[in-house]
Order: sequence, then structure tokens, then C-alpha cells
Amino acid sequence: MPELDRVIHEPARLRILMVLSGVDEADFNFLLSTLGLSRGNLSAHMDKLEQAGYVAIEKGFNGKIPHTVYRCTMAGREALAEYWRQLDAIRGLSAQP
Amino acid sequence: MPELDRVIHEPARLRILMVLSGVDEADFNFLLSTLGLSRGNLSAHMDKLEQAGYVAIEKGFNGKIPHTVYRCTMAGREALAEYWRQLDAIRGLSAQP
DNA sequence: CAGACTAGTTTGTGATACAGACTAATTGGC
DNA sequence: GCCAATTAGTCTGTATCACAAACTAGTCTG
Repeated sequence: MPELDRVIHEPARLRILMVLSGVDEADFNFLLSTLGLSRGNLSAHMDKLEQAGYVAIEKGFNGKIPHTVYRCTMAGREALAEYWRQLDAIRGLSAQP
Repeated sequence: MPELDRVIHEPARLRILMVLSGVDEADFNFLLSTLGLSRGNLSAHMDKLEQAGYVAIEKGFNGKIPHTVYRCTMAGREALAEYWRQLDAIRGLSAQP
């Protein structure tokens, strides 16, 4: 029985990964406004994604204010592809005459 | 921002609904062996699905032993279809050159 | 009658999504 | 210079929830 990756399965993180996988890099505020999460929530999700090795976090400064940039790793892209495969498998679970 | 139906989004329940939507009716043990859940877990999920109005539960007896049959309701089928639509929307979130 | 099995349900627990409080630094008004 | 407000995140408290183990109710076997 194939199991869905719970790190990716969470809707907020799924959206984050989908956005990141299409965009090369994104900063905190971009994701914040794109996804409509609270800051605390976004921060927590990015932590999880980093711990899973799915995103890389680069902390720096934009002039004098802190600025964090997120990037989807190769492992993240692969896990995401695998996730969609598993979901397709489930989707095929119903239809047969 | 379209939100995924959390009742359906849980992998165990998604599988339950996919099976039920393709099968007209199924009993406890069939789902148990098909999905490989614990009895407690399956029972709890079926409760949730019933409370959401996605499955109908019919309790009866098979001879003298209790026998419960589950059926996917129309609302369940619609919610499931809507769920896949939302997921497709998310899936289209990344890809464009 | 005692022990084992069947079909579920209830309960306890550990994990976790989310938001609101908090920190640290910067900028603007007076 | 100083107070307030803003920015960029992080930390903490809470309420939910998936899961399994224990339990219930009743049946069957020896």
C-alpha cells in the first residue's frame, strides 16, 4: 500500500512546493501574499520543508533589513513528482466497469 | 483561494471514498482488508464520513452477528469530484515556461 | 460453563496546524 | 535624541485529530 508523503500532503505545503518548484526562488513576503497564510504558519511550514530537505533556506539582508529566500531542492522536486504519482494511483482506485 | 476538503483530504478517507464510490456498497471487513487500517481507525473514519454526509451507514445482522454496510451518498460523490477539481487546480499552479 | 472468536466502539496519546504574542532591528515624527 | 510604528520573522499556547490499544456485546465451540 503506497503511502502519501505527509510533509507534502498538507495543503499549505503542497501549494508552497508547487509555487517554489515553478519559480526558482521566492522570499518570505512573496509566499505570504501568494498563499495567504499567517506569518507564524508560513514560518513553521518552511521549517518542516527544510527539515525534510525539500527546500533550501538562504538568510541574508536586503540593505539593512533581513531577507530570507527559499528555493526548492532537487529532492523536493522528486518528492513532489512522486507525490503526484501516488495520488494518481489512488485516483485510479475507483473507475472500472 | 480554494480550500481542500479536509474530510476527504485525509488519505485513509480518500481511499475509503474512492473504493465506496466505485462499488455501490461495502461492509466493514471488506474495507478493513482492502485498506489495511486498524478497526478503531476505520470506525473513526467512517464516523467522520457519516457526519459529513458523505457515506450512509446501515447497521443490520448477518444471521445473528452484527453486520454494517457502508454506501457512498450523492453528496459524497459530489464532494469527491469537487476535491479532485481543487487538486487539479493546485496541480496547475506550477507549470509554465 | 469457560474460553475463544467476531464486529465494532470508546478512550488515551502523541503529533501538528494555526494564530497571536513576542523579539529585534529600522524608520519616521517632533 | 526619543517615542511610536513598521518590518521580518520566530516562539508559544491551544485545539484538533489520526491512530492503536483496550474495551463491549454478543456468538460459537468443547
